[in-house]
Amino acid sequence: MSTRLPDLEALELLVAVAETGSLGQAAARQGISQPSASARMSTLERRLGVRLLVRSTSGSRLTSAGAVVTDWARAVLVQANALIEGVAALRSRQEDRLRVSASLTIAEHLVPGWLVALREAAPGVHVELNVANSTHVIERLRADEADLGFIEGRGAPRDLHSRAVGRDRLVVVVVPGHPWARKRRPLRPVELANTPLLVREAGSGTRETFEAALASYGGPAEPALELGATAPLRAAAVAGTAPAVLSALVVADEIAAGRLVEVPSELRLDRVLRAVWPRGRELPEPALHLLRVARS
Amino acid sequence: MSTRLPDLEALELLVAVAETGSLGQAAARQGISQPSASARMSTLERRLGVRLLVRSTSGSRLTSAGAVVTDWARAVLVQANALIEGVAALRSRQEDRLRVSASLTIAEHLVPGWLVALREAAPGVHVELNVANSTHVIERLRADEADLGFIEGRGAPRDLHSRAVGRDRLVVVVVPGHPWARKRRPLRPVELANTPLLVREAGSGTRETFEAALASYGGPAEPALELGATAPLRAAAVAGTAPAVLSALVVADEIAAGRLVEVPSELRLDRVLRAVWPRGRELPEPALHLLRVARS
DNA sequence: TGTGCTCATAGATGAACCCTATGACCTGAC
DNA sequence: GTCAGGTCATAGGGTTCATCTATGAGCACA
Repeated sequence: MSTRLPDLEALELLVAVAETGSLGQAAARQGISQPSASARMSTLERRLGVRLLVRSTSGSRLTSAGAVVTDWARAVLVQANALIEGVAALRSRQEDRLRVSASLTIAEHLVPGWLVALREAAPGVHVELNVANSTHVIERLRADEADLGFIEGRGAPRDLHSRAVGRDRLVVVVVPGHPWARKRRPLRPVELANTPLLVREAGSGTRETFEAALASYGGPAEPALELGATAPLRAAAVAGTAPAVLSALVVADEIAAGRLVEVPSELRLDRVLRAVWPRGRELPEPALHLLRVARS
Repeated sequence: MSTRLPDLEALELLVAVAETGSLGQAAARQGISQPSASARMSTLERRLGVRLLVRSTSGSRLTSAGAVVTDWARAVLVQANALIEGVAALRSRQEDRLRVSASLTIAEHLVPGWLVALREAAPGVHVELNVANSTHVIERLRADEADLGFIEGRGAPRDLHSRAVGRDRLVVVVVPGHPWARKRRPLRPVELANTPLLVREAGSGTRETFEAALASYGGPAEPALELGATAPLRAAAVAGTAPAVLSALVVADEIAAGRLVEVPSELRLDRVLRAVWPRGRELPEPALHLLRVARS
């Protein structure tokens, strides 16, 4: 096992071979020569230790293992393309651009997918993405530093148009060894309000939703730890520092892997994801495209 | 833009830097030298065109853009690891192995995730994965060529134990231009029964569920096209050949991207995903682990 | 003022990749 | 039956690229 991870271009080539049925045509599509494609596929098969193709003089077809691997490769490439599109939006400093400001949770988990879809639907639109928390997103819209914003939370300020584009659910998570992991009945709001928790920083939509929900129960306790990014927060939760309150999107993997357990709670912590934009201005054409993609 | 796609190892390194806070420590974790790590990160930044790290003499921290990119990178690596685990299972021909046979839909979309979780929960278990349609999975169990099977469909034969591990939903999809895409009221079963469709081959769980649901309406019409793999079927659907009946798992991306439209239907096409194993034999220890992971 | 961590640079070695050219093989048409 | 056009594999040559070790510079903390 020389290299553990496969090459993304090799995976892309594999998909191309699957779709064209020929190494040569796949090579042409990828802009490389036919012998290169042949060699690439051979080394991919050697590295994976699995025969992927049945080569013949009338073309190449997938083995049954190859068909499955190709589908897994597609899944990897979907994520990779989302990353590419997202990065392009972070980099873009163009003239005919759509300036988007999105809260962290939305930027991380939803925007890349929208951008991939947007490239199909409206290839001419160039998005410039800024990542901020919900409070800053609103400030940027007011200061005309963004054309369209995406925030989490229950409502939007009066001076902004808003439109729901989805929902998200906050969940309480603990490590499997925590007492709450074995609770039979849902967590009562008072218990939650009296426990130091891992939470996002003030000003974030996640934090606001959480505080609003606990307001009538005496508000949340002093946080055990307060962070401006989700990844270290999630890491702290996995380490067992304290129970954490996070978007279900963020911890889905950890829950699936058994590293975290969701604690049922009586508290309704749903929240609406909203597109927002200034009330005065007309929403520009590219923004309408993105909005349509996001709402679908 | 020399190469369009980033290097997976560079993404892994980025995640390591984010978690260790130091290029040198990240390099050590990846088993490369510190200068190599430094160079890798520089080229990654140059290729993406985005500044990811703030380097200082006391370590390296992520920029705000870097934090977002790191999360996207994690998503890519999750899929890549699923592919790695899946491939390892396809390759494995070991002694202390757990022989799993899964139907195509389950193998493609669920098994890799289970394997990743299983490696965390029970690192000693080696899985050997065979992909077949539901009928063949049952045959393999009876012939003692598999220890544990996963199939779709309403029921399992009497001589097999079975246990639900999830649900799946079959959906009818068409291209956006198709008349059904603009239907106001749900599709009636008779309409479906009289239309040539794109379907999986006989013997697959998808096909059986579909035929059983339409049995009382005169059965399905002659298929427009019948294929043993989902990818070309999906491609045919996107090309507008005919309406297709596929697992929601399979077409989620295409629907999100607007290339396919789900047609509401009166027909209930839900189905249960089941683990199955021979009734006579005791389920071996590794199989119990996998079953637990799959059920969570 | 050291000690120890951080990261960057320099120079050399080596492996990996790609391309062009060519050959062998099958399929289908005439 | 034979020839054209497609398939894929191999060989050889060149270049690029990434890696390593060794070293230097800067900051933190004792």
